[in-house]
Amino acid sequence: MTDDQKPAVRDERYDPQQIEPKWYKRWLNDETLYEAESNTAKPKYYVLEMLPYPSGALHMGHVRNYAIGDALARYMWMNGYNVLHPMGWDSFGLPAENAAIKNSTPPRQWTLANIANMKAQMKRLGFAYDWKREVTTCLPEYYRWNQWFFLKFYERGLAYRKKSKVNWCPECATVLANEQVAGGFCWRHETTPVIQKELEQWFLRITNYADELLAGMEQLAGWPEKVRVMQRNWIGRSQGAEVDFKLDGAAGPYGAAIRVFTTRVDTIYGATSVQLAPEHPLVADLVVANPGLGAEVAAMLAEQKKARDAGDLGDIEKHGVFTGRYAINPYNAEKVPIWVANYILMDYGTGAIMSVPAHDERDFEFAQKYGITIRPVIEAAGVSEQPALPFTGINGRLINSGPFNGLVCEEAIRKMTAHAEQQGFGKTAVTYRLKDWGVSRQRYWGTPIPMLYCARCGIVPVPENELPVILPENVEITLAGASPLTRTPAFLDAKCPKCGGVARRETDTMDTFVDSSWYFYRYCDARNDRAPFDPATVAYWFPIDQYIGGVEHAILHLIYSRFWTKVMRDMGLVKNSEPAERLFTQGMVIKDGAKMSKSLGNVVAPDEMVARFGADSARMYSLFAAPPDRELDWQETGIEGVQRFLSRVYRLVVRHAKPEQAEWRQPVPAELGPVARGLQR
RNA sequence: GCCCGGAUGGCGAAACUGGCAGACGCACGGGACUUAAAAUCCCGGGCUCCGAAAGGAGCGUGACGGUUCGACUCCGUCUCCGGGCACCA
Repeated sequence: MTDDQKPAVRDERYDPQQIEPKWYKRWLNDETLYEAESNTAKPKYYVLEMLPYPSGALHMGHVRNYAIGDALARYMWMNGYNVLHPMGWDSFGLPAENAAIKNSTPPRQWTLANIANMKAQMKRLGFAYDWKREVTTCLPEYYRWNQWFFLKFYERGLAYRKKSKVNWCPECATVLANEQVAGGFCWRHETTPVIQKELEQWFLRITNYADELLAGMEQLAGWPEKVRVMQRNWIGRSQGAEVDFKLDGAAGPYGAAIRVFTTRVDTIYGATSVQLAPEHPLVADLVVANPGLGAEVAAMLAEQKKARDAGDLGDIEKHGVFTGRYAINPYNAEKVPIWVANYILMDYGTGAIMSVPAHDERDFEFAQKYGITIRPVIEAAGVSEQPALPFTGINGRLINSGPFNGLVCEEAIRKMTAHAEQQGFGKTAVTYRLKDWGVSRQRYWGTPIPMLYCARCGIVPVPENELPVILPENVEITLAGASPLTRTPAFLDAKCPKCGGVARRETDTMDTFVDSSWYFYRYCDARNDRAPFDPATVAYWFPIDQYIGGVEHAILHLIYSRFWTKVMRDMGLVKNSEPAERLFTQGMVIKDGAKMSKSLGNVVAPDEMVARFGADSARMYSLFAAPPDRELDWQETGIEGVQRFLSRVYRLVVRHAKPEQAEWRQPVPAELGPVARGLQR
């Protein structure tokens, strides 16, 4: 080989640091590069990644998420689709307030600086977003529509106030997020126990849609089965019966009966006690009559709270206390003792159960511990030997159950429920584990809830034409005390739109899950200042063809989003009943077996990866290192292989771009095998 | 505790319906080419033991048990890891 036939080695070397700066300039400056088209005959494709919280800098989990979406978006473009691939910022939330205190930087300034930084990082990585549709939830242009939706929900009876508990640190005199409670104590005052305080709060009636949310899970074939299962379980529909057990002796102010919910009314002849949640309203009355109970009940509540915050509720042992009172089983007039037990939940069912130890695991454990009678009332069917108690199966026949003896369980449930209805002491009932969505937050950095309190007119919504209710900028953010909004007269003082009198503005702000429940609609028409979006435009793009995000959002974000979509459909704003046709949940990026986090000090910064290996290597590695739906345990060894692969691709292209310099030659079709010929198209 | 996942070589994994476990790739080792390196090409490899070699034997998919002619796959019990549990987002 002579010298001039030799390949030009220098030109063949793949050096991302030589190539990428040129393109980075273009990615940085031209925001129209990846614009979706508006008038086109092409079929549409909406690919969406979950929008990030602007915490300061991208982490590898973001890179993984966006690399998946970016690859798909580019693939669909190349296949001739009109692709919508937008990005935005879930930019309200607690960290901005914490940062404000720590760095004396206003939340807005801190947040916007983080956004600028992370946006530059995204551009440096070459992600193909339509930046003209960027959505920033902390700006009034966006959050005014949160307020507008809130008013619409209120009009439709879907927003209401009720008392609800919050974590309260007496030292800070402030409400704490669950995250700010550590082992039952305030994260700043490690010796101050957190208490539960009741506040009036705003709720959205997601439970109105429980059945539809459940039914939707059967239809969405494009969602991972595990997410559908998790959502189904979260909604937790149970069909059963409510039965009233009369209080033996004088009736207290609560009334004469304890209403229990059960899915197994067929086992009611085996009920040997009634168990109340510690928060059950009747408990307070019983404590008055029997002051010895008070300390026990208070201890139970504290223990429950503590275990819950520590994240190991399993460590609390089931225990309870006999109240000294009895209730009467309406089926057989038997007197059964009333207990208060730490494992009964006030916000599920009626907050009271009938305890049937022979046929329920938890009741069995409890009865054994306290020596409560265990009386079998169901005999397993189709077995030669009766199984050990507790027998929880439904395939059996009733025994020890008076007139219902001999019935199979399913039939007994029907007949016994009908009997209760005839006699007026019970009825069929459906309960859900799903609770209404508490959206009130006693925080500054969120969307102000557009409501007023007038001494004369009561609760009055802010008129639509007065939106947005602007979050004031110059406030002092402190660790202790109530929200700064309660100390800002310019915000607080308002005029009642009904009577013109003095009114006080609501100081609660909205849960940030509100922001992320409908942001993907706003991308379709992001600059609309007359409506959240134009319905026709949304009708073109929706549903989202592919939604991509972390599995940690499998329940809350996705169920709230689905709820919001259904309400919007009922308002006539959208035609679709579900936001996303297909969902992909990528696995977490972990390092050394743990989630990457600042506190563990095992964070790998994408910037460093890009500097060392180039954006393409960093992106390709995060796609290649593990199947996308699995966890990715970050190891640096793999990225070298990716870089070598890219070098080979690069060389191939360079050589064919300069065939006269290459020792390679143009392929001759006749010499190629069928696979290689296929590649030529 | 409850709900949802996961565990297979040095690493990422594959085996889709119960039929040769470890495809494919990464990293690595040996060789060819080169003055040398990079690149490229060829070869190698689950573990242990026997054998100079060709080759052979045993063990092996988190643990224990079961079903089956046959189990990574099905059933039961359990361990460990990750996610969620409604005010982190």
